[in-house]
Amino acid sequence: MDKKQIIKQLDMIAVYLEIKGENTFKVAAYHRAGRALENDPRSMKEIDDLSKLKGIGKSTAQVIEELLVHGQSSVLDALEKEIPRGLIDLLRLPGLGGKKIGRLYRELDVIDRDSLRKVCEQGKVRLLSGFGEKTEKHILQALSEQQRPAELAVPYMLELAEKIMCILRQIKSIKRFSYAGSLRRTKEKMKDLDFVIETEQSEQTSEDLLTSLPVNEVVGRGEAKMTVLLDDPAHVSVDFRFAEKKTYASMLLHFTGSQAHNVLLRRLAKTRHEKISEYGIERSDGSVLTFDSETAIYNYFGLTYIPPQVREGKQEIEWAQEGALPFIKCSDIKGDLHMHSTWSDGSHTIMEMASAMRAKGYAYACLTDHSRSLRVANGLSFERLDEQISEVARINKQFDDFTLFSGTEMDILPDGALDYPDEMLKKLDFVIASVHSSFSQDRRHIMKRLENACRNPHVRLIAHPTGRLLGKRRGYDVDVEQLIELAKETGTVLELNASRSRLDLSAKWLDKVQKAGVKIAINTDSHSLQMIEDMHLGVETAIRAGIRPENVINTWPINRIRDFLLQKKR
DNA sequence: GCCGTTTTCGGCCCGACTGTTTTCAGTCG
Repeated sequence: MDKKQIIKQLDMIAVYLEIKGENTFKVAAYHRAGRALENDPRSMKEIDDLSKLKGIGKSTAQVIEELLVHGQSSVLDALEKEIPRGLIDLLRLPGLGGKKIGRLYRELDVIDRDSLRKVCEQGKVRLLSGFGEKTEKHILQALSEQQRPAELAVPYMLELAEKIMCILRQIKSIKRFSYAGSLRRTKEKMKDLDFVIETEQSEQTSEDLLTSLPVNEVVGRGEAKMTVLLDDPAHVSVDFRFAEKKTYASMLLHFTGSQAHNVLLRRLAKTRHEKISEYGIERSDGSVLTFDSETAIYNYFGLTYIPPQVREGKQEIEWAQEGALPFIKCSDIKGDLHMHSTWSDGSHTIMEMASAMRAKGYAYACLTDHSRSLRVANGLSFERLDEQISEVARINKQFDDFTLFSGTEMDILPDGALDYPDEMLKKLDFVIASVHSSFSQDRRHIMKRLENACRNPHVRLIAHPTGRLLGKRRGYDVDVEQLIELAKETGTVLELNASRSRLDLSAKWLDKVQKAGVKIAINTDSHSLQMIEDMHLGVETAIRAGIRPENVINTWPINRIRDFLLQKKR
Protein backbone atom coordinates (compact mmCIF):
# COMPACT_ATOMS: atom_id res chain seq x y z
CA MET A 1 0.00 0.00 0.00
CA ASP A 2 1.46 3.38 -0.94
CA LYS A 3 1.47 6.57 1.04
CA LYS A 4 -1.59 8.09 -0.61
CA GLN A 5 -3.68 5.04 0.12
CA ILE A 6 -2.52 4.92 3.74
CA ILE A 7 -3.40 8.58 4.25
CA LYS A 8 -6.85 7.89 2.83
CA GLN A 9 -7.38 5.02 5.27
CA LEU A 10 -6.30 7.18 8.23
CA ASP A 11 -8.73 9.89 7.17
CA MET A 12 -11.47 7.25 6.84
CA ILE A 13 -10.83 6.11 10.41
CA ALA A 14 -11.12 9.72 11.55
CA VAL A 15 -14.42 10.17 9.71
CA TYR A 16 -15.87 6.99 11.24
CA LEU A 17 -14.75 8.07 14.71
CA GLU A 18 -16.35 11.45 14.14
CA ILE A 19 -19.69 9.82 13.35
CA LYS A 20 -19.23 7.54 16.33
CA GLY A 21 -19.12 10.68 18.44
CA GLU A 22 -15.57 10.07 19.62
CA ASN A 23 -13.52 12.74 21.35
CA THR A 24 -12.79 15.39 18.71
CA PHE A 25 -9.11 15.37 19.62
CA LYS A 26 -8.92 11.69 18.90
CA VAL A 27 -10.56 12.33 15.53
CA ALA A 28 -8.09 15.12 14.85
CA ALA A 29 -5.20 12.85 15.85
CA TYR A 30 -5.94 10.47 12.96
CA HIS A 31 -6.23 13.35 10.53
CA ARG A 32 -2.98 14.76 11.89
CA ALA A 33 -1.20 11.46 11.45
CA GLY A 34 -2.28 11.58 7.81
CA ARG A 35 -0.94 15.11 7.41
CA ALA A 36 2.33 14.10 9.04
CA LEU A 37 2.83 11.44 6.38
CA GLU A 38 1.74 13.79 3.62
CA ASN A 39 4.20 16.49 4.65
CA ASP A 40 7.14 14.13 4.95
CA PRO A 41 9.03 14.14 1.65
CA ARG A 42 10.12 10.51 2.00
CA SER A 43 8.32 7.51 0.57
CA MET A 44 6.89 4.88 2.93
CA LYS A 45 9.89 2.65 2.29
CA GLU A 46 12.31 5.37 3.34
CA ILE A 47 10.58 6.13 6.64
CA ASP A 48 12.08 3.74 9.16
CA ASP A 49 10.60 4.80 12.49
CA LEU A 50 7.06 6.04 12.06
CA SER A 51 6.48 7.14 15.64
CA LYS A 52 9.42 9.54 15.35
CA LEU A 53 7.25 11.68 13.10
CA LYS A 54 5.50 14.47 14.97
CA GLY A 55 1.81 13.65 15.10
CA ILE A 56 2.26 9.90 14.88
CA GLY A 57 2.28 7.99 18.15
CA LYS A 58 2.06 4.39 19.23
CA SER A 59 -1.50 3.70 18.06
CA THR A 60 -1.41 5.41 14.70
CA ALA A 61 2.01 3.92 13.96
CA GLN A 62 0.54 0.50 14.61
CA VAL A 63 -2.36 1.17 12.24
CA ILE A 64 0.08 2.30 9.54
CA GLU A 65 2.35 -0.73 10.06
CA GLU A 66 -0.64 -2.99 9.72
CA LEU A 67 -1.71 -1.27 6.51
CA LEU A 68 1.81 -1.60 5.13
CA VAL A 69 2.12 -5.29 5.93
CA HIS A 70 -1.41 -6.62 5.44
CA GLY A 71 -3.00 -3.97 3.25
CA GLN A 72 -5.83 -3.52 5.74
CA SER A 73 -6.37 -2.24 9.24
CA SER A 74 -8.23 -4.08 12.00
CA VAL A 75 -9.23 -0.73 13.47
CA LEU A 76 -10.82 0.38 10.21
CA ASP A 77 -12.37 -3.03 9.58
CA ALA A 78 -14.08 -2.94 12.99
CA LEU A 79 -15.40 0.57 12.36
CA GLU A 80 -16.70 -0.41 8.92
CA LYS A 81 -18.60 -3.31 10.48
CA GLU A 82 -20.00 -1.12 13.22
CA ILE A 83 -21.03 1.95 11.23
CA PRO A 84 -23.05 2.00 8.00
CA ARG A 85 -21.09 3.32 5.06
CA GLY A 86 -23.97 5.52 3.89
CA LEU A 87 -23.46 7.81 6.88
CA ILE A 88 -20.11 9.01 5.52
CA ASP A 89 -21.91 10.57 2.58
CA LEU A 90 -24.12 12.57 4.97
CA LEU A 91 -21.12 14.51 6.28
CA ARG A 92 -21.15 16.35 2.98
CA LEU A 93 -24.54 17.89 3.71
CA PRO A 94 -24.14 21.44 5.01
CA GLY A 95 -25.08 21.80 8.66
CA LEU A 96 -24.57 18.14 9.48
CA GLY A 97 -21.47 17.07 11.34
CA GLY A 98 -20.41 13.94 13.14
CA LYS A 99 -22.37 14.66 16.31
CA LYS A 100 -25.72 15.20 14.63
CA ILE A 101 -25.28 12.30 12.22
CA GLY A 102 -24.38 10.07 15.15
CA ARG A 103 -27.59 10.97 16.93
CA LEU A 104 -29.70 10.49 13.80
CA TYR A 105 -28.16 7.05 13.45
CA ARG A 106 -28.59 5.99 17.06
CA GLU A 107 -31.99 7.50 17.71
CA LEU A 108 -33.74 7.28 14.35
CA ASP A 109 -31.85 4.44 12.61
CA VAL A 110 -30.72 6.73 9.80
CA ILE A 111 -28.13 4.90 7.68
CA ASP A 112 -28.02 6.85 4.39
CA ARG A 113 -29.61 9.65 2.38
CA ASP A 114 -32.84 7.75 1.74
CA SER A 115 -33.51 6.86 5.36
CA LEU A 116 -32.64 10.40 6.39
CA ARG A 117 -35.12 11.83 3.91
CA LYS A 118 -37.80 9.48 5.20
CA VAL A 119 -37.49 10.48 8.87
CA CYS A 120 -37.41 14.14 7.91
CA GLU A 121 -40.63 13.75 5.89
CA GLN A 122 -42.22 11.93 8.80
CA GLY A 123 -41.40 14.90 11.04
CA LYS A 124 -39.38 12.75 13.43
CA VAL A 125 -36.19 14.79 13.25
CA ARG A 126 -37.71 17.94 14.75
CA LEU A 127 -38.63 15.96 17.87
CA LEU A 128 -35.03 15.19 18.80
CA SER A 129 -33.69 17.58 21.40
CA GLY A 130 -31.22 19.97 19.85
CA PHE A 131 -32.95 19.60 16.49
CA GLY A 132 -35.95 21.64 15.39
CA GLU A 133 -38.23 22.43 12.49
CA LYS A 134 -35.64 24.58 10.72
CA THR A 135 -32.95 21.91 10.93
CA GLU A 136 -35.36 19.37 9.47
CA LYS A 137 -36.29 21.72 6.65
CA HIS A 138 -32.65 22.50 5.88
CA ILE A 139 -31.75 18.82 5.73
CA LEU A 140 -34.58 18.12 3.30
CA GLN A 141 -33.51 21.04 1.18
CA ALA A 142 -29.89 19.91 1.14
CA LEU A 143 -30.96 16.39 0.19
CA SER A 144 -33.01 17.62 -2.74
CA GLU A 145 -30.33 19.90 -4.11
CA GLN A 146 -27.94 18.51 -6.63
CA GLN A 147 -24.46 18.05 -5.30
CA ARG A 148 -22.37 20.95 -6.45
CA PRO A 149 -18.97 20.03 -7.80
CA ALA A 150 -16.66 19.96 -4.80
CA GLU A 151 -14.08 22.29 -6.33
CA LEU A 152 -14.02 24.67 -9.26
CA ALA A 153 -11.02 25.60 -11.40
CA VAL A 154 -9.14 28.87 -11.05
CA PRO A 155 -10.13 30.36 -14.46
CA TYR A 156 -13.81 30.24 -13.55
CA MET A 157 -13.31 31.48 -10.00
CA LEU A 158 -10.91 34.25 -10.95
CA GLU A 159 -13.32 35.63 -13.49
CA LEU A 160 -16.08 35.57 -10.89
CA ALA A 161 -13.79 37.28 -8.37
CA GLU A 162 -12.98 39.98 -10.91
CA LYS A 163 -16.67 40.67 -11.46
CA ILE A 164 -17.20 40.90 -7.70
CA MET A 165 -14.24 43.27 -7.36
CA CYS A 166 -15.75 45.60 -9.96
CA ILE A 167 -18.83 45.81 -7.75
CA LEU A 168 -16.83 46.25 -4.53
CA ARG A 169 -15.06 49.25 -6.06
CA GLN A 170 -18.41 50.97 -6.56
CA ILE A 171 -19.58 50.63 -2.96
CA LYS A 172 -18.85 53.82 -1.04
CA SER A 173 -18.71 52.33 2.46
CA ILE A 174 -15.82 50.04 1.41
CA LYS A 175 -12.40 51.55 2.13
CA ARG A 176 -10.33 48.72 0.68
CA PHE A 177 -10.63 45.00 0.03
CA SER A 178 -8.73 41.94 -1.12
CA TYR A 179 -9.57 38.45 -2.08
CA ALA A 180 -8.23 35.92 0.39
CA GLY A 181 -8.47 32.14 0.80
CA SER A 182 -7.42 29.63 -1.83
CA LEU A 183 -7.61 32.16 -4.65
CA ARG A 184 -5.03 34.39 -2.97
CA ARG A 185 -2.87 31.33 -2.42
CA THR A 186 -3.26 30.64 -6.17
CA LYS A 187 -4.59 27.13 -5.82
CA GLU A 188 -5.63 25.49 -9.08
CA LYS A 189 -9.02 24.52 -7.69
CA MET A 190 -11.13 25.91 -4.88
CA LYS A 191 -14.46 25.43 -3.17
CA ASP A 192 -15.43 29.05 -2.55
CA LEU A 193 -14.30 32.67 -2.67
CA ASP A 194 -13.28 34.79 0.31
CA PHE A 195 -13.06 38.56 0.52
CA VAL A 196 -11.73 40.73 3.34
CA ILE A 197 -13.29 44.19 3.34
CA GLU A 198 -12.37 47.26 5.35
CA THR A 199 -15.47 49.19 6.35
CA GLU A 200 -16.66 51.28 9.27
CA GLN A 201 -20.30 50.39 8.62
CA SER A 202 -20.53 46.64 8.10
CA GLU A 203 -24.33 46.72 8.28
CA GLN A 204 -24.49 49.22 5.44
CA THR A 205 -21.83 47.39 3.46
CA SER A 206 -23.61 44.05 3.60
CA GLU A 207 -26.82 45.81 2.59
CA ASP A 208 -25.04 47.39 -0.39
CA LEU A 209 -23.49 44.05 -1.32
CA LEU A 210 -26.88 42.38 -1.37
CA THR A 211 -28.39 45.02 -3.64
CA SER A 212 -25.52 45.04 -6.15
CA LEU A 213 -24.39 41.40 -6.28
CA PRO A 214 -26.23 38.68 -8.18
CA VAL A 215 -27.16 36.65 -5.11
CA ASN A 216 -29.05 33.38 -5.20
CA GLU A 217 -29.22 32.80 -1.45
CA VAL A 218 -27.98 34.40 1.75
CA VAL A 219 -26.48 31.57 3.79
CA GLY A 220 -25.51 33.62 6.81
CA ARG A 221 -25.34 37.24 7.79
CA GLY A 222 -23.96 38.87 10.91
CA GLU A 223 -22.05 41.91 12.05
CA ALA A 224 -18.66 40.46 11.19
CA LYS A 225 -19.33 38.40 8.09
CA MET A 226 -21.78 37.47 5.40
CA THR A 227 -21.94 34.32 3.29
CA VAL A 228 -23.92 34.16 0.06
CA LEU A 229 -24.43 31.76 -2.81
CA LEU A 230 -24.05 33.61 -6.09
CA ASP A 231 -26.52 33.40 -8.92
CA ASP A 232 -23.93 31.92 -11.31
CA PRO A 233 -24.39 28.46 -12.87
CA ALA A 234 -22.31 26.79 -10.12
CA HIS A 235 -23.90 28.76 -7.25
CA VAL A 236 -20.48 29.58 -5.87
CA SER A 237 -20.31 30.35 -2.17
CA VAL A 238 -18.67 33.68 -1.26
CA ASP A 239 -17.60 34.80 2.21
CA PHE A 240 -17.25 38.49 2.99
CA ARG A 241 -15.41 39.34 6.21
CA PHE A 242 -15.61 42.87 7.53
CA ALA A 243 -12.60 44.44 9.23
CA GLU A 244 -11.72 47.78 10.77
CA LYS A 245 -8.64 49.63 9.60
CA LYS A 246 -6.55 48.35 12.50
CA THR A 247 -7.60 44.70 12.14
CA TYR A 248 -7.43 44.53 8.33
CA ALA A 249 -3.96 42.96 8.13
CA SER A 250 -4.74 40.33 10.75
CA MET A 251 -8.05 39.57 9.04
CA LEU A 252 -6.34 39.18 5.66
CA LEU A 253 -3.68 36.88 7.13
CA HIS A 254 -6.29 34.79 8.88
CA PHE A 255 -8.61 34.39 5.89
CA THR A 256 -5.83 33.75 3.44
CA GLY A 257 -5.02 30.66 5.49
CA SER A 258 -4.43 27.94 4.86
CA GLN A 259 -6.07 26.47 7.93
CA ALA A 260 -2.95 24.38 8.44
CA HIS A 261 -0.77 27.50 8.26
CA ASN A 262 -2.99 29.27 10.80
CA VAL A 263 -2.67 26.34 13.17
CA LEU A 264 1.13 26.59 12.94
CA LEU A 265 1.00 30.32 13.65
CA ARG A 266 -1.30 29.83 16.63
CA ARG A 267 0.95 27.16 18.07
CA LEU A 268 3.93 29.44 17.61
CA ALA A 269 2.06 32.22 19.40
CA LYS A 270 1.18 29.85 22.18
CA THR A 271 4.80 28.93 22.84
CA ARG A 272 5.31 32.66 23.47
CA HIS A 273 2.26 32.79 25.77
CA GLU A 274 0.44 34.84 23.19
CA LYS A 275 -2.71 34.34 21.18
CA ILE A 276 -3.18 35.15 17.51
CA SER A 277 -6.58 35.58 15.91
CA GLU A 278 -8.15 37.56 13.07
CA TYR A 279 -8.25 40.55 15.43
CA GLY A 280 -4.56 40.74 16.24
CA ILE A 281 -2.15 39.33 18.76
CA GLU A 282 -3.12 39.13 22.40
CA ARG A 283 -0.10 39.33 24.70
CA SER A 284 0.17 37.51 28.01
CA ASP A 285 -0.85 40.67 29.91
CA GLY A 286 -4.12 40.77 27.97
CA SER A 287 -3.24 43.72 25.74
CA VAL A 288 -4.02 43.29 22.04
CA LEU A 289 -1.57 44.35 19.33
CA THR A 290 -2.67 45.25 15.82
CA PHE A 291 -0.52 45.58 12.71
CA ASP A 292 -0.37 47.56 9.49
CA SER A 293 0.66 44.68 7.25
CA GLU A 294 1.06 40.93 7.11
CA THR A 295 4.81 41.47 6.98
CA ALA A 296 4.66 43.27 10.34
CA ILE A 297 2.81 40.33 11.87
CA TYR A 298 5.36 37.79 10.62
CA ASN A 299 8.21 40.04 11.73
CA TYR A 300 6.69 40.32 15.21
CA PHE A 301 7.14 36.55 15.50
CA GLY A 302 10.72 36.77 14.24
CA LEU A 303 9.73 35.47 10.81
CA THR A 304 10.33 36.92 7.38
CA TYR A 305 7.35 37.48 5.09
CA ILE A 306 5.78 34.28 3.84
CA PRO A 307 4.06 34.56 0.43
CA PRO A 308 0.48 33.22 0.38
CA GLN A 309 1.40 30.42 -2.04
CA VAL A 310 3.62 28.66 0.49
CA ARG A 311 1.29 29.06 3.46
CA GLU A 312 0.32 25.41 3.42
CA GLY A 313 1.27 24.29 6.93
CA LYS A 314 4.42 22.47 5.85
CA GLN A 315 7.94 23.80 6.53
CA GLU A 316 7.27 27.46 5.75
CA ILE A 317 7.54 28.65 9.37
CA GLU A 318 10.95 27.02 9.82
CA TRP A 319 12.16 28.50 6.53
CA ALA A 320 10.98 31.95 7.57
CA GLN A 321 12.75 31.59 10.90
CA GLU A 322 16.01 31.01 9.08
CA GLY A 323 15.76 34.10 6.86
CA ALA A 324 14.17 35.55 3.75
CA LEU A 325 12.59 33.01 1.42
CA PRO A 326 14.65 33.07 -1.80
CA PHE A 327 11.69 32.67 -4.13
CA ILE A 328 10.91 34.59 -7.29
CA LYS A 329 8.79 37.78 -7.09
CA CYS A 330 6.70 39.57 -9.72
CA SER A 331 9.21 42.41 -9.78
CA ASP A 332 11.94 39.96 -10.89
CA ILE A 333 10.28 39.48 -14.28
CA LYS A 334 12.07 41.48 -17.00
CA GLY A 335 10.20 40.29 -20.06
CA ASP A 336 7.60 37.99 -21.60
CA LEU A 337 8.75 35.52 -24.23
CA HIS A 338 5.47 34.19 -25.60
CA MET A 339 2.77 36.38 -27.14
CA HIS A 340 0.59 36.61 -30.23
CA SER A 341 -0.57 39.43 -32.50
CA THR A 342 -3.25 39.97 -35.14
CA TRP A 343 -0.86 38.31 -37.59
CA SER A 344 -2.07 34.97 -36.22
CA ASP A 345 -4.87 34.64 -33.62
CA GLY A 346 -4.13 37.57 -31.32
CA SER A 347 -6.53 40.50 -30.88
CA HIS A 348 -3.98 43.31 -30.90
CA THR A 349 -1.31 44.52 -33.30
CA ILE A 350 2.39 43.89 -32.82
CA MET A 351 2.87 47.55 -31.88
CA GLU A 352 0.03 47.47 -29.34
CA MET A 353 1.39 44.33 -27.70
CA ALA A 354 4.97 45.61 -27.63
CA SER A 355 3.94 48.99 -26.21
CA ALA A 356 1.90 47.30 -23.47
CA MET A 357 4.83 45.08 -22.51
CA ARG A 358 7.08 48.12 -22.37
CA ALA A 359 4.50 50.04 -20.33
CA LYS A 360 4.48 47.15 -17.87
CA GLY A 361 8.13 47.92 -17.24
CA TYR A 362 9.60 45.01 -19.17
CA ALA A 363 12.94 45.38 -20.90
CA TYR A 364 12.03 42.92 -23.64
CA ALA A 365 9.36 40.69 -25.11
CA CYS A 366 9.22 38.14 -27.87
CA LEU A 367 6.58 37.91 -30.58
CA THR A 368 5.69 34.27 -31.17
CA ASP A 369 2.80 33.95 -33.59
CA HIS A 370 1.61 30.52 -34.69
CA SER A 371 3.21 28.50 -37.47
CA ARG A 372 1.79 27.64 -40.88
CA SER A 373 -0.03 24.38 -40.09
CA LEU A 374 -2.19 25.89 -37.38
CA ARG A 375 -4.77 27.11 -39.89
CA VAL A 376 -7.49 27.82 -37.31
CA ALA A 377 -5.13 30.32 -35.74
CA ASN A 378 -4.09 31.86 -39.07
CA GLY A 379 -0.57 30.48 -38.76
CA LEU A 380 2.18 32.27 -40.72
CA SER A 381 3.38 30.95 -44.09
CA PHE A 382 7.11 31.18 -44.92
CA GLU A 383 6.46 34.44 -46.78
CA ARG A 384 4.43 36.01 -43.99
CA LEU A 385 6.99 34.97 -41.39
CA ASP A 386 9.71 36.66 -43.48
CA GLU A 387 7.56 39.77 -43.66
CA GLN A 388 6.93 39.67 -39.95
CA ILE A 389 10.65 39.45 -39.17
CA SER A 390 11.13 42.70 -41.14
CA GLU A 391 8.16 44.30 -39.43
CA VAL A 392 9.52 43.42 -35.96
CA ALA A 393 12.88 44.93 -36.93
CA ARG A 394 11.11 48.13 -37.98
CA ILE A 395 9.09 48.35 -34.79
CA ASN A 396 12.14 47.56 -32.70
CA LYS A 397 13.89 50.65 -34.05
CA GLN A 398 11.25 52.83 -32.41
CA PHE A 399 12.30 51.82 -28.88
CA ASP A 400 15.56 52.62 -27.18
CA ASP A 401 14.67 51.15 -23.79
CA PHE A 402 12.86 48.02 -24.93
CA THR A 403 13.70 45.10 -27.21
CA LEU A 404 11.19 43.14 -29.24
CA PHE A 405 12.52 39.74 -30.27
CA SER A 406 11.33 37.90 -33.32
CA GLY A 407 10.09 34.40 -32.65
CA THR A 408 7.53 31.73 -33.41
CA GLU A 409 5.34 29.29 -31.59
CA MET A 410 5.89 26.41 -33.96
CA ASP A 411 3.65 23.35 -34.09
CA ILE A 412 5.08 19.93 -33.46
CA LEU A 413 3.11 18.04 -36.11
CA PRO A 414 1.32 14.72 -35.42
CA ASP A 415 4.05 12.72 -37.15
CA GLY A 416 6.73 14.42 -35.04
CA ALA A 417 8.00 16.74 -37.78
CA LEU A 418 8.47 20.42 -37.05
CA ASP A 419 6.38 22.96 -38.92
CA TYR A 420 9.27 25.11 -40.24
CA PRO A 421 12.59 23.93 -41.71
CA ASP A 422 15.85 24.84 -39.97
CA GLU A 423 16.67 27.48 -42.64
CA MET A 424 13.55 29.34 -41.55
CA LEU A 425 14.15 28.84 -37.83
CA LYS A 426 17.68 30.18 -37.88
CA LYS A 427 16.39 33.58 -38.99
CA LEU A 428 14.51 33.92 -35.68
CA ASP A 429 15.73 35.10 -32.27
CA PHE A 430 13.68 32.59 -30.33
CA VAL A 431 11.86 29.39 -31.28
CA ILE A 432 9.10 27.90 -29.16
CA ALA A 433 7.71 24.47 -30.02
CA SER A 434 4.39 23.12 -28.84
CA VAL A 435 1.74 20.48 -29.42
CA HIS A 436 -1.63 21.70 -30.69
CA SER A 437 -2.96 18.63 -32.48
CA SER A 438 -3.58 14.87 -32.11
CA PHE A 439 -3.94 15.05 -28.33
CA SER A 440 -5.21 11.51 -28.12
CA GLN A 441 -2.00 9.88 -29.31
CA ASP A 442 -0.49 7.41 -26.89
CA ARG A 443 2.36 8.36 -24.61
CA ARG A 444 5.02 6.86 -26.87
CA HIS A 445 3.96 9.00 -29.85
CA ILE A 446 3.59 12.16 -27.80
CA MET A 447 7.03 11.68 -26.27
CA LYS A 448 8.57 11.04 -29.68
CA ARG A 449 7.15 14.37 -30.89
CA LEU A 450 8.48 16.23 -27.85
CA GLU A 451 11.84 14.52 -28.19
CA ASN A 452 12.15 15.61 -31.84
CA ALA A 453 11.46 19.19 -30.78
CA CYS A 454 13.98 19.11 -27.92
CA ARG A 455 16.67 17.67 -30.18
CA ASN A 456 16.27 20.41 -32.79
CA PRO A 457 19.14 22.88 -32.31
CA HIS A 458 16.89 25.90 -32.88
CA VAL A 459 14.06 25.00 -30.49
CA ARG A 460 14.77 26.79 -27.21
CA LEU A 461 11.54 26.21 -25.33
CA ILE A 462 8.67 23.76 -25.06
CA ALA A 463 5.48 25.71 -24.40
CA HIS A 464 2.61 24.56 -22.15
CA PRO A 465 4.21 21.13 -21.86
CA THR A 466 1.14 19.10 -20.82
CA GLY A 467 -1.48 20.91 -22.89
CA ARG A 468 -4.01 20.93 -20.07
CA LEU A 469 -6.81 23.49 -19.81
CA LEU A 470 -7.83 23.92 -16.17
CA GLY A 471 -11.35 22.70 -15.56
CA LYS A 472 -11.77 21.82 -19.26
CA ARG A 473 -9.37 19.16 -20.51
CA ARG A 474 -6.60 17.05 -19.11
CA GLY A 475 -4.01 17.55 -21.82
CA TYR A 476 -2.15 14.87 -23.71
CA ASP A 477 -0.37 11.85 -22.30
CA VAL A 478 3.08 13.21 -21.56
CA ASP A 479 5.72 11.64 -19.34
CA VAL A 480 6.83 14.86 -17.67
CA GLU A 481 9.76 13.26 -15.88
CA GLN A 482 11.12 11.99 -19.18
CA LEU A 483 10.53 15.41 -20.75
CA ILE A 484 12.55 17.00 -17.94
CA GLU A 485 15.37 14.56 -18.67
CA LEU A 486 15.22 15.41 -22.39
CA ALA A 487 15.22 19.13 -21.61
CA LYS A 488 18.24 18.67 -19.38
CA GLU A 489 20.14 16.68 -21.96
CA THR A 490 19.43 19.08 -24.83
CA GLY A 491 19.52 22.40 -22.95
CA THR A 492 15.88 23.16 -23.75
CA VAL A 493 13.88 25.49 -21.52
CA LEU A 494 10.46 24.41 -20.20
CA GLU A 495 7.61 26.86 -19.97
CA LEU A 496 5.43 27.79 -17.07
CA ASN A 497 2.52 29.13 -19.08
CA ALA A 498 1.00 31.82 -16.87
CA SER A 499 -2.32 32.04 -18.67
CA ARG A 500 -5.09 31.49 -16.12
CA SER A 501 -6.58 28.72 -18.21
CA ARG A 502 -3.32 26.74 -18.26
CA LEU A 503 -0.77 27.23 -15.43
CA ASP A 504 1.26 24.60 -17.21
CA LEU A 505 3.60 23.20 -15.91
CA SER A 506 2.02 22.92 -12.48
CA ALA A 507 3.89 23.56 -9.23
CA LYS A 508 4.32 19.84 -8.65
CA TRP A 509 6.36 19.45 -11.85
CA LEU A 510 8.20 22.77 -11.56
CA ASP A 511 9.83 21.61 -8.37
CA LYS A 512 11.29 18.65 -10.29
CA VAL A 513 12.33 20.91 -13.17
CA GLN A 514 14.32 23.13 -10.82
CA LYS A 515 15.87 20.16 -9.02
CA ALA A 516 17.00 18.74 -12.37
CA GLY A 517 18.74 22.03 -13.16
CA VAL A 518 16.50 22.73 -16.16
CA LYS A 519 15.67 26.38 -16.82
CA ILE A 520 12.14 27.76 -16.78
CA ALA A 521 10.46 30.64 -18.66
CA ILE A 522 7.28 32.14 -17.22
CA ASN A 523 5.24 33.44 -20.15
CA THR A 524 1.69 34.69 -20.52
CA ASP A 525 1.05 33.40 -24.06
CA SER A 526 -0.98 36.61 -24.39
CA HIS A 527 -3.52 36.80 -27.19
CA SER A 528 -4.70 40.23 -26.00
CA LEU A 529 -3.54 43.18 -23.90
CA GLN A 530 -5.60 41.98 -20.97
CA MET A 531 -3.88 38.61 -20.81
CA ILE A 532 -0.52 40.26 -20.20
CA GLU A 533 -1.73 40.85 -16.64
CA ASP A 534 -1.90 37.11 -15.90
CA MET A 535 1.88 37.09 -15.41
CA HIS A 536 1.41 37.25 -11.64
CA LEU A 537 -0.44 33.92 -11.71
CA GLY A 538 2.61 32.31 -13.27
CA VAL A 539 4.96 33.87 -10.77
CA GLU A 540 2.69 32.77 -7.93
CA THR A 541 2.62 29.22 -9.26
CA ALA A 542 6.42 29.32 -9.33
CA ILE A 543 6.47 30.55 -5.73
CA ARG A 544 4.29 27.60 -4.73
CA ALA A 545 6.99 25.36 -6.21
CA GLY A 546 9.77 27.28 -4.45
CA ILE A 547 11.34 28.45 -7.72
CA ARG A 548 14.31 30.82 -7.38
CA PRO A 549 14.61 33.75 -9.81
CA GLU A 550 18.00 32.74 -11.24
CA ASN A 551 16.39 29.61 -12.71
CA VAL A 552 13.81 31.62 -14.65
CA ILE A 553 15.33 32.98 -17.86
CA ASN A 554 12.97 35.95 -18.21
CA THR A 555 14.23 37.37 -14.92
CA TRP A 556 17.56 37.86 -16.66
CA PRO A 557 18.50 41.34 -17.87
CA ILE A 558 18.47 42.05 -21.61
CA ASN A 559 22.17 41.43 -22.14
CA ARG A 560 22.12 38.04 -20.52
CA ILE A 561 19.00 36.99 -22.45
CA ARG A 562 20.57 38.20 -25.69
CA ASP A 563 23.73 36.21 -24.98
CA PHE A 564 21.66 33.18 -24.11
CA LEU A 565 19.75 33.40 -27.41
CA LEU A 566 22.95 33.84 -29.42
CA GLN A 567 24.62 30.87 -27.79
CA LYS A 568 24.18 27.44 -29.30
CA LYS A 569 22.16 24.91 -27.36
CA ARG A 570 24.10 22.45 -25.27
C1' DG B 1 -4.79 9.76 20.14
C1' DC B 2 -0.60 12.80 20.85
C1' DC B 3 2.54 15.43 23.46
C1' DG B 4 5.98 17.79 27.01
C1' DT B 5 12.19 24.40 27.57
C1' DT B 6 5.37 25.18 32.07
C1' DT B 7 3.17 19.23 31.82
C1' DT B 8 3.77 11.65 31.94
C1' DC B 9 -1.80 14.31 33.03
C1' DG B 10 -4.43 17.63 31.13
C1' DG B 11 -4.37 20.08 27.76
C1' DC B 12 -5.12 20.10 22.54
C1' DC B 13 -6.31 26.86 17.58
C1' DC B 14 -9.77 30.55 17.54
C1' DG B 15 -14.04 32.92 16.59
C1' DA B 16 -18.77 33.76 13.93
C1' DC B 17 -23.18 32.31 13.16
C1' DT B 18 -27.39 29.42 13.47
C1' DG B 19 -30.79 27.12 15.72
C1' DT B 20 -31.82 25.60 19.57
C1' DT B 21 -32.16 27.05 23.68
C1' DT B 22 -32.91 30.66 27.85
C1' DT B 23 -26.91 30.00 28.22
C1' DC B 24 -25.10 26.94 24.65
C1' DA B 25 -23.83 23.07 21.31
C1' DG B 26 -22.78 22.14 16.76
C1' DT B 27 -20.88 23.39 12.51
C1' DC B 28 -17.87 25.82 9.68
C1' DG B 29 -13.79 27.97 8.01
